[in-house]
Amino acid sequence: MKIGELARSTTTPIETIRFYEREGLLPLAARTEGNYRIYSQEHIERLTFIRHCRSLDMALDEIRALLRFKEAPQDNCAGVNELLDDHIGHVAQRIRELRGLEKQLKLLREQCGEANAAGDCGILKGLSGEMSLPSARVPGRRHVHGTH
Amino acid sequence: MKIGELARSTTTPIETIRFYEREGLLPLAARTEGNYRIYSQEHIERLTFIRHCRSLDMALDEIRALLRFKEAPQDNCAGVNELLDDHIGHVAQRIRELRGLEKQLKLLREQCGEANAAGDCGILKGLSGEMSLPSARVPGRRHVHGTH
DNA sequence: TGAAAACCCTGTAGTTGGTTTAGAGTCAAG
DNA sequence: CTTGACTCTAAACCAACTACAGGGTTTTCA
Repeated sequence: MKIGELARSTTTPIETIRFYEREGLLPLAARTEGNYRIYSQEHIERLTFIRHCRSLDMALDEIRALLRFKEAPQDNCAGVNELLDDHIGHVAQRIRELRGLEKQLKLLREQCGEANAAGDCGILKGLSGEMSLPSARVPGRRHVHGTH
Repeated sequence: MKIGELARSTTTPIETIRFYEREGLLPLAARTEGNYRIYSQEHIERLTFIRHCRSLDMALDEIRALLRFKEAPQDNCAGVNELLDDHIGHVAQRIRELRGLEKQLKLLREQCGEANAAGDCGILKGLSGEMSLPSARVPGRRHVHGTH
């Protein structure tokens, strides 16, 4: 099958497939005479695996690690468990952070019930630091992303 | 004061200050003879505002909008309220998504209690789609980021 | 006085996981 | 034989920084 069919049967954009190939997540595909990539059932399976992992918000590096385990089926899978536990930890951590954020945002929102002149807006005042909001971290490097 | 002091007094990396200047969040600073940027109390306040917003995970575009409100203190602040409500909505949405993710990851984790040969690992099987995990979306463009 | 240390400058590239665009080639149908 | 659908590569773009490289300036202190 050609790339379009692989794309349809895994609901993956074509460009993303080529991107995964560049990233080494998918092996280099064989080519037709006209230089079109050709794929087999195995590619569908591998791509399905990758997409499933991505839908669980795993990083490409984590997926690469899992693919290595898949390729060495005789090895012990303890590393898989560990990777997953770590990932669950990151997600849980990000949830805690976002809940803290949500709380602060709602607190801030209460500072301006109705529309005022901006000069009197409690929200803008709060953000200026005139109001003492509970401490909020400035984001550092984090595993689970921000809000945008 | 020079950039280092501004950085210290707002706990912002120097490069980030220069980045904000390039992005138009901070006005172009005056310069000394030796071409060093010089800042005043107003810059501290503006940067504090920006950092406070960022600590609440607002996008730079959202911050730009809020800064415009600050600069027009006679205008009505309804837009500020709306922006904040939207942002709170995004954060809440992301929390819901991450909770769904967490649930699925824990379900997946249960598929492999103890270390096995990778070929028999329930986690890898689950990710291959041999197991029916409840549907998980593949991430699209989202306002609040992923886990990495 | 002079030299080292600390500070600052610009400009560029890298990060993540793709998406978008440009410009061109290939293939099947009518 | 031409149109349209499909595919190709390479490069730029997104957010919000971070990290150099390769300089110049200022301060310190012996």
